[in-house]
Amino acid sequence: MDGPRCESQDLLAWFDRCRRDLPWRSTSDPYRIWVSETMLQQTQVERVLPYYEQLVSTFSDVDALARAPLEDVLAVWSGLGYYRRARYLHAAARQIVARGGFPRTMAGWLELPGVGPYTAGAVASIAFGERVPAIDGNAARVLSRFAALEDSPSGKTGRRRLTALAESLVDDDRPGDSNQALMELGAVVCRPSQPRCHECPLEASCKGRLQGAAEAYPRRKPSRQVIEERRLGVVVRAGGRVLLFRRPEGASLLAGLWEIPWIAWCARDNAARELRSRYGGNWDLDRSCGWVRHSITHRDIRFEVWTGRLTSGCHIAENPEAGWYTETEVGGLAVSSLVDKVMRCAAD
DNA sequence: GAATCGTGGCG
DNA sequence: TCGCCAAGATT
Repeated sequence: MDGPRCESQDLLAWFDRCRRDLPWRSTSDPYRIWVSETMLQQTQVERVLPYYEQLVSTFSDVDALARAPLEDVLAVWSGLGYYRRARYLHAAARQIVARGGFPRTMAGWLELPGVGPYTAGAVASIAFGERVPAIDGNAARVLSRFAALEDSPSGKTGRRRLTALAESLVDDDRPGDSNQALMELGAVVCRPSQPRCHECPLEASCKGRLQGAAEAYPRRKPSRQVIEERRLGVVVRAGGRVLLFRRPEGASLLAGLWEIPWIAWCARDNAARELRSRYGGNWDLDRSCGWVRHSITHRDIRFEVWTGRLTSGCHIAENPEAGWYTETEVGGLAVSSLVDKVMRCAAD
């Protein structure tokens, strides 16, 4: 006896035996499952865990989340990355409350902001038992290796073939578990590098394995070149507080988050003028503070941090986007981890 | 379809 | 150090 049904049962049996005990697996609450799936977008389980606990304990249900100010949600999200997810989560919570409850189908979930094919399929199958696939990076890798798919999962053809294969494997009685089994297998056994094929319930029929080249899948396309940017940042202290500015809500990058003042490195010779044009106020910098003190590399941004204070008579605090915070308060704000790094570094 | 959005871990 | 990657969605 062979075929998709048999493999699907092998997979489920393996999942029942080996599944990790995760907080969102011990609940049937759609709210918690939705929150976890949103946080898990492009983010590994281990990193999500503390943020998940913090969010669901701060906002115990969708009503609490919908009532909360966006700023509070961003503060909880602070450090997790992809902050757009927090905004969409918050907006979707308000839509859910407005429509009187959670959607019960994948199609319904797809109408919510921040919910794409994966998240919609995951929530619909796990929380509501709908027989739809949920294809994340793990599932895509497992299936690509299993069927030795030659098309890249990001392409149209590859996506279509993956979806067809995943649909054929969704268990009629336990759709949520069979989806999670595929993802779990990819995370724990069918890993990106050095897959543990000898522990895999699908080993015997895996085409990639039979070719002796499981790691060659999924096929991927060449990546782009990274260009490094260099910036001059300023940590301004006064009376035990540090000056931060909030980025515009419409910014494409880190929108609405707090950051230290900075300018392009090439404009450092006119630092005071550049800072004035960007943030307003008076930026006559105290000469006694010296020049560059620290250097931090973060992704493709190199930050040269200049620590100091402003001369008296500056009017920066009149800028509505400006705020003075103590070092400990910064930790509770919606800041990126870059700011976190800079503050720690500049505190030495 | 390609680029973009954060961050941390890994070999 | 560097490239890749990790439970994707949006424009």
